[in-house]
Amino acid sequence: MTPGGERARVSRSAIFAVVSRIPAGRVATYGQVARLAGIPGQARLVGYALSALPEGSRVPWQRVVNAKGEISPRSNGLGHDRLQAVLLRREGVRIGREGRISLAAFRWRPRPRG
DNA sequence: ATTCTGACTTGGG
DNA sequence: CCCCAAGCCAGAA
Repeated sequence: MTPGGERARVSRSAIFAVVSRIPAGRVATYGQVARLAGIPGQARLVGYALSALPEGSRVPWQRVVNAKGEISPRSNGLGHDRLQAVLLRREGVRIGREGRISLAAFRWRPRPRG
């Protein structure tokens, strides 16, 4: 009664729920989102889920960056990585010349339990 | 059914 | 800081 397909679907919901809680002007890493979503170690699944988001979704996908504090380059050539930088700057996130974001300064730290 | 690939992370050299 | 290997999961070919 819990085929793999359903587990995957649930994971996506959990991922979107977590990403939706990231406030504007803050960022979280793929690994961090995975942990908060209850699927530690599956950072890759986070990126995979976000890539499946429909156009016009209200999920703030732009607030998720990699462990180096950089915007992960896309391979589909749609320029979503470029758009991500624009959206983040618009929210007040500073992106260094090397394309790096200071996680120490902008990383989202959800309150424990609240 | 098997193989490949992708918006990742971590640990070791 | 860079490069590499392993671990992980889902979907497309």
